[in-house]
Amino acid sequence: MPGRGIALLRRVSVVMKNGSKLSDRDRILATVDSIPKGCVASYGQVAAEAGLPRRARLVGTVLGSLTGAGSLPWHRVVNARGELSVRGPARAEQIKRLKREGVRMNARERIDMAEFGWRPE
DNA sequence: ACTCTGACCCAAA
DNA sequence: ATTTGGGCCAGAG
Repeated sequence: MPGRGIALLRRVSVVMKNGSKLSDRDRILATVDSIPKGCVASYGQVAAEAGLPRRARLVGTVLGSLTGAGSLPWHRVVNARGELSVRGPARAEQIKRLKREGVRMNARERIDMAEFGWRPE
């Protein structure tokens, strides 16, 4: 989990106090944690930013296995076409959170990536 | 060890 | 707009 002694850093190799590398999972969580409010990023983009190109599926696997959800902004991750991949009750929660922070969606619950897509420095 | 299933993605057709 | 095929691969059974 990001936020317990590990300074967040994207792209390059992040390291822990002990010297061991951060797990792929933690790099993904740290990256999701860095998506700004009001923006959304695709699974593939998160993977790439975490230094794991072509591993979009892993991002889905990791987010899908989240339990408590904590303070992680998981709702800011959508598919590359701007659609919500989350099914079930969590979907409504995602929509609520996105609306609350100003991310608008069309009638088909689709987000304009050109407008709300995260563009990291 | 092996098969199946995904909160995925992209280029082609 | 949809479909197809390939890439990717951690979990669950």
